[in-house]
Amino acid sequence: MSTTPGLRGGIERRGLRDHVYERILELLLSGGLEPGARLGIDTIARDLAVSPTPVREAMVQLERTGLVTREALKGYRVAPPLGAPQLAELFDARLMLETTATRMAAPAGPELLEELRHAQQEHARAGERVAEALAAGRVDLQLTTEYFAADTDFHAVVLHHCGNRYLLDMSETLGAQVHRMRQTALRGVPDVEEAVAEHAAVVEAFASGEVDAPVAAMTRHLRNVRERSLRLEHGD
Amino acid sequence: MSTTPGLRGGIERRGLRDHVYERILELLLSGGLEPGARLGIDTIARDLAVSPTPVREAMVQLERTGLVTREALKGYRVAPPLGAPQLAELFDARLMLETTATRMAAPAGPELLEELRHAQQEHARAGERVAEALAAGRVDLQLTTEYFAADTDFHAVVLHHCGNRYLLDMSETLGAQVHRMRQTALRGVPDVEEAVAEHAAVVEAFASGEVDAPVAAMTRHLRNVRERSLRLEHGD
DNA sequence: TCTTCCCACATCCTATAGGATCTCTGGGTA
DNA sequence: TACCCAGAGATCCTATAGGATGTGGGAAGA
Repeated sequence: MSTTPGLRGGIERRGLRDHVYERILELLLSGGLEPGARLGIDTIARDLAVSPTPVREAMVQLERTGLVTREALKGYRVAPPLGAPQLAELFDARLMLETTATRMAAPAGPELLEELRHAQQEHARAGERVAEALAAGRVDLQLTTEYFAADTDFHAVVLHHCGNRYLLDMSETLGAQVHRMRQTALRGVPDVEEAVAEHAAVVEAFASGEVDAPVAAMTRHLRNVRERSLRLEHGD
Repeated sequence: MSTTPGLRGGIERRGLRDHVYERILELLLSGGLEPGARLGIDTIARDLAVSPTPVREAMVQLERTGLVTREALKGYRVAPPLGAPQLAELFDARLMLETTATRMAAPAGPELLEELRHAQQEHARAGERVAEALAAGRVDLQLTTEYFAADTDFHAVVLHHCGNRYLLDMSETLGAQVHRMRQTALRGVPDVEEAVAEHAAVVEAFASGEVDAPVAAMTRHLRNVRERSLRLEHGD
């Protein structure tokens, strides 16, 4: 059996547990389950038409992300919602990670600028759609989800260009928590206009070629996000 | 039918998954295995006298720490040694984490000061023992391991008092990599005197009650560690 | 009426078996 | 000599079964 040139590699072989992991992760991030709900091994295995073994492996993996909790001999449960102190700590951790990554990524090369502008445009477009729906009196869950995804992508661009894999790993680990925060703390639609404007400021700062400007812009943005979130948290 | 060295003998039948995880982690951190060595599920299960299922779960957990790598349908292997770029990135990540934690922990309360002084004494004592052995011409692996543990404990004290669980988690995740670095990059005995002196400076800075002084001392210490490590890395 | 005990059910945890895949060795051919 | 191929052995992956543990309801006693 000879190998055809051009077809070698490229196909990532994945075990069954990876598919199971993605399915459960998807289910958790969709927010369809209440915190504290039981996640029975056998039940999930039946629903997915697989054996308990790959489900068990996926649950171990999920446990490391903080999305599920495990109690020995009692099974897995959806993790409880984030409390106020955890929320504050999460913001601090993000601030540290992203400002450091910004400092490392500056001054920006043409590739970073290109991706950043693209992500910024996508974010702005998603923001417009949310604003339109909001003006029409609708609160579209689908659009809100896409908006949050665009926001996450924008920040991910910087992390991907900081040149440090450990920072990227940490950011992705925190990502699940951030997502959880948005589900619990921010029930309504966020402050689209401010966020878009601040993202644009970050892009401009990167484009200026300076080193300190992007860090300052990103710091300002994250601090503002924290302020607005906590204000929304306290009361309406 | 080969057996993995260091894994002979059974294990207690209570809390199997966690026990298996600890045993394998211990084995990996002891440095008894070469990077790239195969970690067969069935082999380990036989050596530990358990079934493959808990071993499999432990391996998933270990995969998240970066100590082992997995290839679908091909099994697990001991992670390859850290290259020069990963080493540099690791130092940067540590610098970010620990300086931020120091800033959050300052000014120090009496509890932090107490623990810090205790850890510093332990570190100094371990350093003396290493220096004595070195003067006698011996390079005691046991003493060196204890010295590194004391060093890790010292830094862990600050992380435990920074008041941010996410920073602590990140630090513990990086801990495994740091340990790996010491095994690969620092074959010989480190610079005991400088490290002890710099730790003492950190303690003093915390004791001064100022806010900026501890951050400066910690930054200086970590930068020096990096310098010395890279110098030791380049040539003898 | 409240507390305590006991038993049946559900679930988790572990062990064993079988199918699928990879690796390696040996022989054949250009 | 170098390359290709085939088959056996070992290993991984998944499925199924049985033992161990936690949970909830009902009955007996104070």
